[in-house]
This record gives sequence, structure tokens and C-alpha cells, in this order.
Amino acid sequence: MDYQFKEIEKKWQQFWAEYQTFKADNQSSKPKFYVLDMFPYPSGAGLHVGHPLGYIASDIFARYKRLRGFNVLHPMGYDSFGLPAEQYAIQTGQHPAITTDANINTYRRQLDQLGFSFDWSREVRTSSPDYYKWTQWIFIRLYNSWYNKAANRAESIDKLVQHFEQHGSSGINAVSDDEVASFTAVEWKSYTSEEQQAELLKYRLTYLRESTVNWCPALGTVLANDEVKDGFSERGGYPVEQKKMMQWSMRITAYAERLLQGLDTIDWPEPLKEMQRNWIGKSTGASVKFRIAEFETRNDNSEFGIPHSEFIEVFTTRVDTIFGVTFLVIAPEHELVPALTTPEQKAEIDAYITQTKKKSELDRMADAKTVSGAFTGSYVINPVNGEKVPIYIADYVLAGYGTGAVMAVPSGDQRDYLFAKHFNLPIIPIIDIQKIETEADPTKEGHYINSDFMNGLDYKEGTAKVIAYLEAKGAGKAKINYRMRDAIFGRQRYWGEPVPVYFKEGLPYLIDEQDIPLLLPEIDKYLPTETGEPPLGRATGWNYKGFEYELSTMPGWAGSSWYWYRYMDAHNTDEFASKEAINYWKDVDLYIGGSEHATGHLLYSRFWNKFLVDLGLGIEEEPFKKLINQGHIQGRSNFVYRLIDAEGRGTNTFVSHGLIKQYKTSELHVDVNFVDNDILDIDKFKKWREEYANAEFILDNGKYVCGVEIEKMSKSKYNVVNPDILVERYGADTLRMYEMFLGPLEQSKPWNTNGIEGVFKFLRKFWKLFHDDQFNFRVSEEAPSKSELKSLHKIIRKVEEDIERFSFNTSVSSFMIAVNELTDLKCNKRAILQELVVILSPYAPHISEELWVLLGNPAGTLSHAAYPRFNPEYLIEDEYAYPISINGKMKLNLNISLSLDVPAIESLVLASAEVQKYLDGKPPKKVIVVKGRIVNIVV
RNA sequence: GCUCGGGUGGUGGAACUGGUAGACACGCAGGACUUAAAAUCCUGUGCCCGUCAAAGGCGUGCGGGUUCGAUUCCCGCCCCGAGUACCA
Repeated sequence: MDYQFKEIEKKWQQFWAEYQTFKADNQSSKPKFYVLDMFPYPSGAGLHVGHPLGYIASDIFARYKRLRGFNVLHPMGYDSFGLPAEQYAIQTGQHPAITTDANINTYRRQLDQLGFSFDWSREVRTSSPDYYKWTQWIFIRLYNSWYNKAANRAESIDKLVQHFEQHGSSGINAVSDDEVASFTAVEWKSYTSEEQQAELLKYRLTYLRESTVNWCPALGTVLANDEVKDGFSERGGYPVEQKKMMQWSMRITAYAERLLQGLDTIDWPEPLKEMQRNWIGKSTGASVKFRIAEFETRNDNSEFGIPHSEFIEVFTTRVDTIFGVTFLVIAPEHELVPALTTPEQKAEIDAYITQTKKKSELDRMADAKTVSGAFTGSYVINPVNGEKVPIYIADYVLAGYGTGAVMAVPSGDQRDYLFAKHFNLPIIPIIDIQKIETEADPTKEGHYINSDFMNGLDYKEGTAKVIAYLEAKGAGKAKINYRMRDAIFGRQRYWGEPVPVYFKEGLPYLIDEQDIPLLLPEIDKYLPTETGEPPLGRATGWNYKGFEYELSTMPGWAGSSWYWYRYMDAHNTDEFASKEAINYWKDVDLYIGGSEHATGHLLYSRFWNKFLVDLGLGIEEEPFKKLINQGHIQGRSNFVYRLIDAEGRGTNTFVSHGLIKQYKTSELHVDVNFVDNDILDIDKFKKWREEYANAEFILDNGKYVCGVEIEKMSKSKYNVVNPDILVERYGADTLRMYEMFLGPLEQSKPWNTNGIEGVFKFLRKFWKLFHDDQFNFRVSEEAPSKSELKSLHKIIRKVEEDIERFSFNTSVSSFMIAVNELTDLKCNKRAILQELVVILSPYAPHISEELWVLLGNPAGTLSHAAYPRFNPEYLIEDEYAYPISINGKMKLNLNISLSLDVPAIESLVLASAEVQKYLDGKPPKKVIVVKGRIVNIVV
């Protein structure tokens, strides 16, 4: 029989499911290997052809590792909490759980038909109570922990309480809120329980605080920074505004340094690591306190709740330039602005603040070169020379970074320079080689001038000296600053994990651990309440022993921040994963997914993992040893061109792409499924919509050629290619190999179905190797020839090398070459073909299983067969066609024995009549012979 | 602007440590089989100049350099994509 992919694929998919071929054991004498895919959010649209790209690659790798004798864990599940199901629920009233289940079923069917070797017995769904029970459990652990800087790890909050009881707050070196109280042990004990709880909240790794959040009114929720793009929500594109709210936060900043250091220990793509480094944004510098001049005597605003401070604290990475400070700039939102503003300057300052607010609302893209700001009327004293320096506000200083205040050194910083020019402030050079006629010069070379005790020193000496000076004066100290902020951990939405917290007199308390999972309550509709509370506020009778629950739910990244542990022990009802399972699987050896998760999921996961390690629950500091980003599959849109008549109206006539210059046309997307190699199937097009039924066409060479453009793959552009259709027409094995054949895994590329035929033909040709012309299975037991063995061993080595470096596209080519060679050799020998089946099986598992059984092997044994051993002896040649170059240009090949040494080769080449032709009778200037490679003659 | 990728035939791409540029596949052209079409098979296919051919010239974004030899290494520039956005 000819290659019947439909029957074969169905048969083997059923076999694998029935016999649980890919079920992984949590103990084995084999070494472990954990291959993980980023689990999908099951959207209503199902899979398009871009989604499986990474899954195919990881599946090939997982199957290959099984052949190499590893115990492979290759699981799959669903990140099933999320906004789209809830939006759908708002529109239709259908419970998100029902939508989600239906979508998961579609995903499962689509995944199954591609023949993945997932261990489905370990499937997880983040929205299932069995799963989110443990997400809540981790939340409880985070709440009950604080970060001890001295030990550089998270510790139990009980330990902190113990310390407070014995020593008060002294000797605690913790990551905490800015305003923590100082108290003695006696004072601590005198606090009420509420006071103690309020204080402890400032230390907990998950905590409640008022923060400025990205509020999206249209979605009715708060978004994380990485969910906002250019002021609009990533999902849906709704406007986002800044709003102050009480929010749960995660103290990820406690782990900033470890998250940064860990990057050096993992095998991830460099751009991805770079993104995380930038996101963490470490800068080394100093914080300096500038005393405010004559402050006390003027504006005492403490009665209005505005802090009465003596200092403005700045953060700088160039404390060595402090003698060049000629003014200070603070953010317009800085809390001291009202207090610092003198009556004379009040109108100007107020006007500026109003203007800034408007600006950020209107357009934040406003040119960064425009200088703006306003003088407060107040001054500070420079701690190194006692000089009086004016304080300005300006929007180039951000309230959220550092202290929201900078010391301006116009000779060294371009923004400060422009600001000084604009406001006529002095610019003092402080380094001898500085050139500041037209712009600031941030050099660190040269020696200091105009800098009192630093004069003549270089950068290193000067920085050390000035920090020592400031420290001695109590006016500053060396400091490391991070750009990264604590992560907000609450969404005002329904379809997420409930936070296991209730409130008593305004303070949060955890519910008892035996009461989790705290289940999502049923509500009447999925909208905020009339009073503006989150949807959970609608649940009737939903309270904890009479106390109100937290009404926000956890964000999308909660469930995905630890899911790889659950796969290790997916059905454990006593623990999130057993100690034994974690000890065996440890970490993920290979993780494949998109780079869009660089600063979201991948950072949060590393954070939670480090926390679990601190608690002794995890054992590896980094969860994902090696990570590969698969490129995005872009859409390839096709267009038809509608003729525009003299009055400018659209007609029902369409012009082929090559002719559009001669006509006036308008461009319309056409469904790519009606187009083959850019040629439109006119019948399908006519049937697409009633209005096209009588369409006419101006053809080019009898064909209608469509236009092409690369865009995002989306329904509205009619360029979505559904894998179901391709599986139906060519089979899963063809689709798997074609997706790999498309190009390097990590590269983004447009989807183009042109060319899938080539892969399909290859599989048929492979099938034919095992069959005679009448498609009878016919394999010979004869001993293989030298050239057959050579073909085989070439591919054994090639595929091995390619898989190890994730170059799947080149292996597909090599398979084609091998099958072409063996077809030419008319090879049907078992000794060759059986090995070839094993090598191909990770790529095209169904056809391989079928042929494996036809070869007489027991069904189901292929997945754990041994990968063939490469024997270099079969590739040894005794002759080589040396390329002969004249002046570096290849001219001809000469067959020369490989046993000859360099001088022998040289004389043989020069003696050749063909070479002599190029030499024109003259002796060559130089002859380069690289044995086994090339001969180059210089004339 | 800064950071990171990337520019190779009509198309997707290959060339792994500097050593035959364009493997493999698509497309296209021609041919075989067929009443015909589809399918299948065979041949050719970087560009230019040659009547086919032989021979030659040009070719890996552009300009230069190192080298016997550069898609690969170095310097400068242009273009495309991604990330980031006044980070002190």
C-alpha cells in the first residue's frame, strides 16, 4: 500500500494513548531529562500553525533523549486563568470555567493529532482547585516570610517576631518598606496585636500597600508593567491610566541581586538575559543628603501632613562630580515640593505641575530634548563645599526612580547641561580634559580640577575619597540602586486565584492553611459591583467566619510561576510536589518558549523558585538550566485588487497583481486558504461571499496572481493557517517536518505553506524504500554495501550534531539527502533501513512506528530503542577531489589519493596539464596545500 | 537615542573552527507517461556576455582593511526586525 498517513497516524496516536508509552516514572536507573514547553493559554481561536513550532522542537528533543537512554519528563498543561474567558463571560454570561473547558478540549484535540510524546497523566490546569490550592499555599508561605539581608535569604516571619521580642528592631537587616519603625523589645511587647501586625506587614514578602498602578478602566483591572504597551493594554488595546490603590505586592526587589547574578550561571539566549539585566537595572553609586537652606524658618507644612525634612536625598552614579553641582532637580511629584515652594514662586510651580500632568495624559512621546522646569525658590547646601544651590522641579526627573531627586552636574550630564543653558545656570568644569563648549562631557579620564580636596586625583581615587568624606560627615554613603520595582499582585477580576486572606479591622490575615483551597465563589455577573468593588464583591454569603475576604484575585503570572514543580508530582494531595519527586527531577533541563515572556513569566518564575529554594522546598537556585526562544511565525497575507471605476467606486472586477500599475485599484485581504503559491483559486473566491459570486477578473497569463505582505497572523487579516487543514491534507509527520524545515528555530519568519509538498514527497520516497513498485513491503537481509553504510553513518552523525545544537532545519535536509542517495542506490536492506527508522522517529514518529513494526519489531518498542552508534570508519575515503584555486578562485577539481603528503600533492597538481593551462608556462609564485582540503596556486 | 538580533538566487534557506558560495526544498522552464488532466518520473535553473556550447566576467547590504584565500575576522557606513524610553 502507498503511504496512508491518515490510518497510520490515527493508529499510533491511539496506541501511545492506550499503552501510555510516554508516561515517565519518578524513579529510574536512567539519568533524568526534563523537557518543558511554555504551557499555553487556551484561547477560543484554537491553535494556529505558529503555536506548535516550539512544541515540535521540544518533542523531537524529548524523543531523541529517550533514544539516548534518558528518563524523559515531557509534560503539558494549561495556563487556564485569564482575561479572554472572563471578557467572554461578561458578554455572554457563560461561566469562564465552561468556556475554558471547551477551549482546552479543542487544544487537546489539536495537540493530539500532531503526535506529541507528552505524558498526559501529569497534565495541570492553573484554574483547577487541585492546582490553585498550592498557588495559594505558596502565597501563604510568602506572606509568612521576610528577607534577611544578613543571611541573604528568605526566612520565617516567626524568626523576625522572635528577634523583635528579644532585641527590638535593632540588628535587623531586612528588605522592607521605607518607613519601618525603630523600637526596643519592651516597646514591641507593649504594642497591640494590630500594631504588631501592621509593622510586620512592612517586612512580609507579599504585602499590602498603596501603590500607583496601571489602571485600565475598560477592563476594570490593574495591569502589570509588562501588560501595558505605550499607554494601552496589551490585550484589547484599551487606554491605561495611573491610579493609587491598595494592592497586594510581591517583594521581588529582595531578590534583585540574586536574579542578576543567576543570569551568569544559565544557558539562555544572550538577548533575553540582557533584557532581564536591563529590567533589574542595577546601578552602583552613592546617595547624598543635601541640607535644605533656611528651611525651618520659612514653611512649616507639617500640620498639613507634609513631611518636615531637613534634607533632600539624591542618588547619583557620579558622586565624583559633586563639586560640579550647580543646582538640584526634583520630580514634580516629589513630596517636598509644596514645602519648598516659596510664595513668590508658587504660581510658576503650580503652572508647571499642571502642565506636566496634562503632558503625561496627552502624549508621553513628547520630545525629550525640550527643556522645561521651574524654580522652587529654595536652596540646598552642597555638603562638600557649603555652597548654596537652587532647587528646581522638572519632569525629566522621575518620581519612581531612586529618590526622585538628582544633583545636577551640567558639565558632565547632557540633560543637566541643556537645563543649565536654558535657565542660565553656571556650568563648572571639574576634570582637566573635559570639553564642554557645546555639550556635556561625561568622561572619567583625566584629573579633577575645581574640586578642593579631590584636585589632581583620578576617577578611582576621587570617588573613594569623596565617599569617605561624605560618610565621615554623615552626608552620604555608597549605594546600589535597582530600577526594578516590587511586582503588583492583584487584579480586580473574577477569573483568577482567590487570595487566601480576610480582613479584620482593616488589617489582612491569612485564612487557616487547612481551609485552602479557597474556592472561587459563584456570582451573578462578572462585572464590578455598583460600588466599584471587584466582581468577587457580588458573591453572597462569602466570608471567613464573618470576616470579609480579599476581593481581588491573583494575576495571570501566579499560576505559571511554579507549574514546572507540579508536573513532577501532579496528583499529590498532601504537598505541592513531594520531596522525592523534586529530588529526582530537580530542575528543567530544556525550556522552549517565546521571548515575549522575558521580563514577566521568566523573571517571576526565577523569583518564586529562589524563594522555594530558601524555604528548602526546591533545590536548584535556577529553575531553567537551558532555554531556547522559538521565533514567531508571522502571517503572510494575500491581496486581491479591486478595480475602481471613473467615479471612484469599487467595481466587481479584480486585477491580477502584475497589472495593477495600469489600473486604479484598492487592495483587499483575501483568505490565504484560497491561494496556492500566490495564485488565486477563483472558484473558491467566488463562493467566499455572495458579492463576489459574479466577480470578473483581469488575468495575467491566464492566472490571477495575488499580492503578498507580511503581517501579524490574525483572523481579521485572513492569513491564519490552521494546522487541522494541513494535517488533514498531508498528515502530522509532514507538518512536523515542514515546520522544522522552514528555517532556524530561533528565527522569526512568515508562514508560507509553499514547499510543504517537498516534505510530503520526501516521506513518500522514504516509504517507497521499504516497498517494491506494487507497494509490497520488501526488505532484503543482504549485507549492506560500502556506499550504503556511508550514507547511513553520515546521517547518524549529522542528526546527532544537529539536534544537540537545535538545528532541526538542517537535519530535515540531511534526511532528504540520505533518502535520495539510498533511492539512487536502490537500497532496501534491513541493516540500513531499520537504523534509519530510529533516526527519523523523533521527527516523523508515526511513519517510523509503522515501518518499525513492518520490519518485525514489537509495537511500542521504537520510542525506547537505542539511537544508532556512529562509526567513523565508514566515512573514510582514500581519494579526495581537491579543489584547485588560482589566486583564490576555484578553477577545477583533481582527484588525489589522501595518503599523499603535501610535497607529493604539490608536484602532482603542478604536473597536471589542466593546471599548466592556467600557469601559462610561468612558474607559480607560491603554492598553498592544505591536506584534505584545498590547493591554492598564486601566479 | 541606547541595547540586542539580522541583511546570501525568483522564494524558504545551507555553508559548524577562514578553505569548492548557493546544499536541500519550493517555484519556474523543457521533456517522458496519458485520449486528456492530475499524480509520478527525468533534465535544466545565481546574474551578465556568448547561436547551443566552450571560455570569460560579476557575485553573500555598501565602502575599505587583514590574508595565499573572507558569507565567516577587523574598521566605517546604510537598511530591516526586536527590546527599551529622560534611570541620575
